[in-house]
Amino acid sequence: MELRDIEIFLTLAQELHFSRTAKRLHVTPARVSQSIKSQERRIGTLLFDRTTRTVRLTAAGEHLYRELSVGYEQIINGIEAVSAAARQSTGLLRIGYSTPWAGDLVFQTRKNFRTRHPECTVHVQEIQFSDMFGSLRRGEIDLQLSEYPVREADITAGPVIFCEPRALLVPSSHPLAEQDTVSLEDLAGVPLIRPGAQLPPYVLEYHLPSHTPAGRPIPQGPTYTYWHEVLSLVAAGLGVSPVATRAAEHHNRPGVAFVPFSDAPHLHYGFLKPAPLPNAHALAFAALAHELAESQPT
Amino acid sequence: MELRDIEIFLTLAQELHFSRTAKRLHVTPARVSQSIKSQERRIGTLLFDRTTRTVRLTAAGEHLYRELSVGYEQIINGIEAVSAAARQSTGLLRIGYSTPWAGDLVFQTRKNFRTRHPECTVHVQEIQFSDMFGSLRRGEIDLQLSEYPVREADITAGPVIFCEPRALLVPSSHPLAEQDTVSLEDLAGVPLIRPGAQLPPYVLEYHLPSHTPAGRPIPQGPTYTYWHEVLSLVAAGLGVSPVATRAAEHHNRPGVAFVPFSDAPHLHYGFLKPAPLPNAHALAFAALAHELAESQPT
DNA sequence: ATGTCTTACGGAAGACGTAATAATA
DNA sequence: TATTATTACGTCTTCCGTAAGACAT
Repeated sequence: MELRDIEIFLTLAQELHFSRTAKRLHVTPARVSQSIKSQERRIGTLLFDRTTRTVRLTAAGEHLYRELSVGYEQIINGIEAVSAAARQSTGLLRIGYSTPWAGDLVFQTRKNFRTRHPECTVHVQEIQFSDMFGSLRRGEIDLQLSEYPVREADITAGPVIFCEPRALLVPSSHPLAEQDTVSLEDLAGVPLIRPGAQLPPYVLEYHLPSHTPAGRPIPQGPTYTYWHEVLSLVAAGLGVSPVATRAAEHHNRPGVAFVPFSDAPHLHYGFLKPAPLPNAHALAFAALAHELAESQPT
Repeated sequence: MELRDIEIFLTLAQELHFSRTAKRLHVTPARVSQSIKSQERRIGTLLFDRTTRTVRLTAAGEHLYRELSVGYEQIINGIEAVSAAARQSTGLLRIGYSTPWAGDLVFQTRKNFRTRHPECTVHVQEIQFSDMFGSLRRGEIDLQLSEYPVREADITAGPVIFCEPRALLVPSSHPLAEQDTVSLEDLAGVPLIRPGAQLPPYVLEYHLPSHTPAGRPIPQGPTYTYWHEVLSLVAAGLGVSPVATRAAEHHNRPGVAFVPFSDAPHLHYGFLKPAPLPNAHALAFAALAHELAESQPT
């Protein structure tokens, strides 16, 4: 019986419907059923009378609802209050970014932001591609400048802040390295280096498509954990990787070459926020970053 | 931030000492440190000012303590109250047993128990050796009749209720099957079939020793998930297994033989209870079982 | 030197999704 | 038959222990 189970129980007690409960909590009905069942084993009695058509609280269920709802609210609000106080009193804003060029904008924004909000400290940290949304979900940061697309139920993606043309990172010995530009169709001939970690399918398919626009399959290359490994893998001739053209300025090294795409759509970047709570400082920071990016287009 | 983390935080806030906190919660100091650190990341500020010699609550820590302690108590007590009510009102006592002969005693006790406590329903269920303490820990049963030794910090082991001599389960084609008795020393020549699941080392070493009393190593055989598989594995000649002599009455089948040990100490059985809460019905049931076992020694 | 907290790493338990099944209308 | 709840099973995350390191007295 952890807080998550209690949340599931309380939600089901309100909705009296497994599928709706699941939807509200962004999980599957199966999970709701499993959680309720284990709580019933724990308590030692049924909490809901249910058929496939009706769900009703039992007496024990009502009793438990009365016992838990207040304490649950108190804990959730308490955590939120203390987090908010930590942000207020220290005036702390925690921001993550995914790539060095996104980081540049964040740091630059921070410089301006400080003059307007001297009461607010801004913590900046890099986010690993392998755990794109983890820090945001765990509430460890308030704002994240990230590649799009992002379509997550519990995350709000703000407007596009800036765009980046794309290039292909290839071994310098590879024939493609001689060309002025490459096409998405060229990917059919070279293995793509992939992240080893689990990412949403739409993110993977966007950045590392499985097929060219013409429909030809793109081979899969070795996997990496930290982005830095991609450079080594490419230099070793084990594969290629589509990147922002700007990566050439930050990640150039012997053995690799960056060849611009002639036909790949630009990468889009924007700010992600946890869906529930709009944070005044965070909004101000995002707006300021937007202005800055507009005033100095790449 | 689940209830477990909150428990760790609240305990540390009281103890102001990582190792003592760990001891109270039956975990390692490392775990306490990890949990606190992740909560601090979540909240966005330090909760404790600490060196290796002193631990003090920060202002934010005190604030959080005030916010969480009440709600936490309320939830824990609420769950306990509803569980207790479920046991009271339905008069429910849930009892687990590990082996058929333990089950026999439990069912027999239940028959007598019913006449004295007609208000109390007794649920009986078998416990898999592969998850010896899980049901008890999760609060799914109130009492468990089990093999000893049991030395778990969060479980109370009552007095020994009955004993069982031991025998070796061997393939009927094996030379040992011809003998009248076997010795623990004979184990040096035959692989022991082992449970695949994780069990406390002292339990494993007691039931399936790695060495004979004389110090000779005992080979390891294949593993099983459900006890029933042991019979098939032995019948297939893949190994042997020490068991209670009584197993011969319950589990005999073609291809296997039970040969009594001449020198193995008897197995002991007793009742396990979750450490915190002594349950009146449970105590009465255990006492009754004890009487019954005494009155009809095996 | 010793007791205490922290970090890195690995293994096991638990959360959760997918897919197939059962049950109600 | 359509909708909903449950179960079986597999995968991935997270919990937690071990062991080694860093600090303070």
